Amino acid sequence: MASASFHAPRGTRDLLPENLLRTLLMEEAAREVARRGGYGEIRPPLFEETKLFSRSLGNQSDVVEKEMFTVLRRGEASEDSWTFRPEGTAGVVRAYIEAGCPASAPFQKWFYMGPMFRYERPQKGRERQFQQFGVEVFGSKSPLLDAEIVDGAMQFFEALGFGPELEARVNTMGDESDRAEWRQSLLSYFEPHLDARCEDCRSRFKRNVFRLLDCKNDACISGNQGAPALTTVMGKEASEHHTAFLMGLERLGRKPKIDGSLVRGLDYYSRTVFEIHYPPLGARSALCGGGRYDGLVELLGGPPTPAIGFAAGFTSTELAMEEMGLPANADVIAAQAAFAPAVYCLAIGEEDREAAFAAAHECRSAGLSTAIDYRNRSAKAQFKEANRLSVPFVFVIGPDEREQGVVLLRDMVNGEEEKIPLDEAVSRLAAEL
RNA sequence: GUGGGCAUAGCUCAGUUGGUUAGAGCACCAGAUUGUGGUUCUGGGGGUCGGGGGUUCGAAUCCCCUUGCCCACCCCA
Repeated sequence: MASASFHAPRGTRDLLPENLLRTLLMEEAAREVARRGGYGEIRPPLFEETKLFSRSLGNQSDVVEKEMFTVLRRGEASEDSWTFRPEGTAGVVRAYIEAGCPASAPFQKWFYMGPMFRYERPQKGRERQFQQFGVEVFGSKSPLLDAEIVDGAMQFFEALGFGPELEARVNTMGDESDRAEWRQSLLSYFEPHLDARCEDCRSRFKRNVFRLLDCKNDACISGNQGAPALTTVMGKEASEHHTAFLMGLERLGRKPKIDGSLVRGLDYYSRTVFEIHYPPLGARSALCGGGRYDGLVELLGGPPTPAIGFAAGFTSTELAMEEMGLPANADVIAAQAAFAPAVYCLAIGEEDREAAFAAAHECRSAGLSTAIDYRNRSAKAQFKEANRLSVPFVFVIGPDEREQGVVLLRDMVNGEEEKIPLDEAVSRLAAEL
């Protein structure tokens, strides 16, 4: 608009009070799920050394190659810079190591919530600044933990009102050595057939050969039929882990969809990988992704330490809620009522304002959320304002009330009015609300 | 990075083959009701029609350039 000369940067948006409800609900759900699971909150910095991300995510990953929000420290040396975190895991792992946890208290269950940054073209469900809720657990190889993590992610969405269509898709990537061997066999399998693949696959071939497996192109899908499967090279331990993980999920009453084509883009995953989908959303159904990353702590300078986690994106979750009509109207009204002031201190005339001003202070001291006019508006306008704010009670203060040492307590729902002393009115409402 | 679409009031949008002073609904303000909200009625404020250039007697409308936004692809949350 012509009057607004400044604009929120591309891919960012302002969450104004009236649009914040879903975000608050997601934060509430996240904290509740974390509390149930015994997760402690961690808040690493929003930016880290660039190297931390290039090493953990992999130099070839799209995130590192073209989506980093980087701040140069000196000159133009690309490695000597800071980068706003494109995801949460790397910083959390760094903090885990830096705090000395591996030696002192290797088993940790942490969660985090906050903004992430990726420099990419925004579109529906994708922003340059977006919020994630994530958990990371260090120090256990137990496949039952993998099942707990998937279950926790599911609980997050269920707490928000997602229905039974919610779907956990799981797969295994094997151990690092398995992956290396599998990668080699995939490379040699696909190389002679590259001409038959789509353009995307040809470029994926060099960057991340695993991605050829989940190409949506029909010709490529049939070309994948004879590709070597991970199971042919996967070691015994990783296989047993996967089986135990699936049994654990079954124990929790979860019915995951086993998806052999599920391959996550970041380098650090090993063994269990999973995504939470809400299929009614179609192409944008992925709401959450995660998995095990047993090699990452060591890769970032710590001792070998198994770990697993997930990250849920607020942007896509919010979109999904919107499309599902969540939260329900009744919940919206309840939430609005919870945020609405309890009392409006209304001055009839100019000479009543000081008394209303003091009354508002009394209300607030007693813990009541209180509104008052600061724009010298008429009594009528103040009533309108109180109504607009959904305030349930108004203290009317005019010459009569001041003379009698009372306030006129008006119940805005049923219209009843009563003249009582201010302190009595305050304590009554404070007890009630 | 590649491709497509859209820019008119705070918001959602009308605006005829180019033709007086650019409109509606919602929101906002005031009055009807001099101490009373939600409904209703009346009135009001608010626009460089994204920006720049061109064609024309005349441009929101046609042409060129530019900026911004949205959507899709790659990839991902």
